[in-house]
Order: sequence, then C-alpha cells, then structure tokens
Amino acid sequence: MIGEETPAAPASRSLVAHVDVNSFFVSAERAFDPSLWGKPVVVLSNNDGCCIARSDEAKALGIPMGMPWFQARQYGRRYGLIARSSNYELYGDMSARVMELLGRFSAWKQVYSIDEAFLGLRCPAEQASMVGRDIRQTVWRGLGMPVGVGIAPSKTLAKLANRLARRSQAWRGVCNWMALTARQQEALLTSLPVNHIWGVASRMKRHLEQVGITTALDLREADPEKMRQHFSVVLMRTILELRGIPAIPLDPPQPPRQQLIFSRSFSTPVTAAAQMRQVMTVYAQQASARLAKHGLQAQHLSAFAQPSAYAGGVTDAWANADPAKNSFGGGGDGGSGEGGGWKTYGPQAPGSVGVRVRLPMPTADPVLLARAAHTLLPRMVEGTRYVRAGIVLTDLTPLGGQQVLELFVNPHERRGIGPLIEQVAHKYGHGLLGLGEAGLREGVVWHMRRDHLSPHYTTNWKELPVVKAG
DNA sequence: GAGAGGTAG
DNA sequence: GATTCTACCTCTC
Repeated sequence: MIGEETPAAPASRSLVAHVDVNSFFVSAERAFDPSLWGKPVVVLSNNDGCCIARSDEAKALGIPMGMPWFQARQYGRRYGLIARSSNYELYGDMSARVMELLGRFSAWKQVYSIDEAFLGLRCPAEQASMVGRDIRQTVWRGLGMPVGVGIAPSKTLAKLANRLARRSQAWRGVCNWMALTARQQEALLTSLPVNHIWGVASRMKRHLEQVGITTALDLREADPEKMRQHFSVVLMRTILELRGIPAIPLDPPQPPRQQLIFSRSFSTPVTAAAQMRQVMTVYAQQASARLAKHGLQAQHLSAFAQPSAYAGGVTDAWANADPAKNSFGGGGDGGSGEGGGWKTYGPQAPGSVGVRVRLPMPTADPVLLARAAHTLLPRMVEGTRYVRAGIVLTDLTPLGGQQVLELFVNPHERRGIGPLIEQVAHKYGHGLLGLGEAGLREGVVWHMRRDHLSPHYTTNWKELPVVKAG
C-alpha cells in the first residue's frame, strides 16, 4: 500500500509525533486488572455521575460519552458492562509514567493533556514509522497500555494521522503521514469532514459550509490569507498546517516552576493568631491543590503576613522585588535550621512577618503544608492589623519523580486527603470541606461517592497488585 | 482587563 | 432522581 509514487514532501524537515493512550482511563484500569480486557468498561465521573471514558467494547454497546450511570447501568446487567469510579491518583501517576517513557524518544516533548503528547522528531521521514512503532512497543511493554502514534510535519497533521492510525486496523497503531503518496493523502482528506480537523468544531463547520468548504481537502486548498480575514488566524494556521507547514509550534520544554505563591488581601484586617491560623490552613489547602494540579511537590514553605501599608505603595512589590534588599531575618522557627531566611523576596512593609520551613520531605499534602504554615503564628506581633498574607512554596519537584519509602510517606498522603478535598471542592464548591478549622464552616461534611473505586495500585503501597508466579 | 465566543479533552 | 467541567486562545470593547 505504501507509495509507488514519490513521497509528498521532502524528507529532511523535522517531524512531529502525536502520541495518545487509547481510552486512557480505561486502559489505566486495565493495566492493573487484566480481567477487564475484552470487556465493555466505563469509567465514571466524580460522584459516579456519568461515563467519561469507554472501552471500545462499551462504545460498541452504544454508550455515548457523558451518559449518566443510572442509564448505563442497565447494560451492566444485560451485557456485563463494568464500571469503575474515576481514580485520578492512578491516572495521574500512569500519565507521568507514560510521559517519562515518551521523553526517551525526544527531548522536545510537549505534554498536551493527561494522555497525549507531541514529540519533535529529527529523523528522515522513512525512519519515522520505525520510531513510531518503537514508541508504541515501549509503552506497551513498560506499562501495558496501548498508544496510537501519528507522525507528520505539523501538529494538526500528526493528530490527523493519529486518528487514522486508530480508525483503521491496517495501520496497527502507527501512521506516518509522510509515508503516504500525495494521492493517498488527498483521498484521505477528501473523506474527512472538515470538523474532524483539530481546531475546527461545529460552529466553524457551519460557517465553512456557507463558503462551500465541507472536507479537510477543501480547507487545505482554501486561500490562507482570505480565510484569515473572513474567519480567524486560528483557521489560517490550520490551513497551513494541513499543507504540512508548521504554524502551531511545539511549546519549548519548560523549566519546572521554581515557586508557587498563594497570597490574598483580607477584606478585614486580622489581628488574632487564631484567625491567622485559619487563614493559613485555607491557604495551605489552596496551595496544595495547585501543586497537585501541576503534579508537583514542594520542599520548602514560606509563610508571611503584612500589616496595613502605611508605608504606602509597597504592597505589591512582592514578586518582583530585588532579592538583595532583603529585610527579613533568619529562618523560621519551625524550620529545619537550614537558615536561609527570605532569600527570594524583597523589601516589605514595616512590620511584615515571615517564616521559612524546610518540609521533612517533598510534599503536596495539605496537612503537612498547613502545619508548616502555622509556624508563622508565633511571629505575629500583638496588636498589629494584618491585611495580607500568603504562602510561598519553593524547590518544586515533579510528583512521583522519586520513590519514597513507606516509612516516609505520611498517613495523610496515603489516604489521599489532598485530592479528596480537591474533588469535593470541585463538586460542591470551595470551603465546604476542609482541614481542621478551615472545614466544617457549613456544618456539613460531604463525601464523594466512589462505589466502584479501583485500588491506588501505583500510589499506595498497601494497594500494590500482587503477582503470583508459578 | 474583562467578557464573549469558540474549542479541546 | 440523576446529565463532566476546566483550560486556553483570540477577538472585541
């Protein structure tokens, strides 16, 4: 099937591989429960509300994305449909593992979503298919999850190729756009409705119909400049991308975030330590949530409080102040004795107080972070009216980057309290559930319904799967 | 700089 | 009885 004609474009340009895990959530569940293979499986949203991921078998039963579980469950009885509550600890961890493996194939990696990444490839177009197969095999052998790979000169075409790879068995999971003849490419683009192109959805489809564009090929042949004027630069880029001209660059590999700041001004000044304690607890939870969202852990926590700024105008100098003009003294009293003080932050309004704490281990756990933040309280000056406070997390490292021995994993982390609070907040709004005095403000404790939860195979030693040999 | 419109996953 | 939800981009005002 592969080209008796010459390839459609020169072989020397750089290529993009788009890799994604098939039915990622389901595949993550299957990786640890092989009994799920070949069966219709769905993963449910928070609170077991509706289906957010479906295996091919479940799709074949006609279960649409987002179908409420109360409707889907009848398939359970009739067709053996299996449901799993979403287990984001597991998915996040599996995702990190996939991305780590993909990183071996290119330093030029853009993690696009929990289950997708773009990789820049610098190899001759003829070799790219082999690389694609290697990627697929590596992830399968390493993690037991199937991935599809699309390879092309642009992101849009790479996504398109990935789609082809998945749709048609003939590709066996890997489609190299450059291995197709120009004629084959045109045939494929003709059969592809324009709204199946990345970045073109139903609205744009309707607009394009009015100017006679219905297929991917129609769009590719449209005049880029005219389309930019009529529609948008986004659409113009898509046209260029369809022509194999990269117009949506790969994000350059980003240096990991150095710090995460959570700070707010108060509506009314805080003077009492008890109140500040509550503020710090809430801020620690917020900061923890943000850390978790970015898959990070912190090694150091700093906490500060500022009194009302009669030293007018200094209040917002916080983030971009000159580190050399540091007005804070030594390290925090709850810290490790590492000293250091406020090296990263600059001049403050007179009366500001701060601490820096080295955490016993890199963590995103709200309980540990709150405990560390509370070391600010003894620093407060009696009678001072504080109008602003915050938490700064530094020395951030990727979550799960290194193995942590069971001895050092604190019990809150094991129970996944951080993610739980986040999920509840997500569902019912922030402030309903919290730690200690940050919680119970409404007098109601909600707990998420997760009746079909799989074990935390990779993030909880107690739930490690057991392999029996022999 | 906020808000609308659009899109992706 | 119930029905994901957020991030991000561009364009406009």
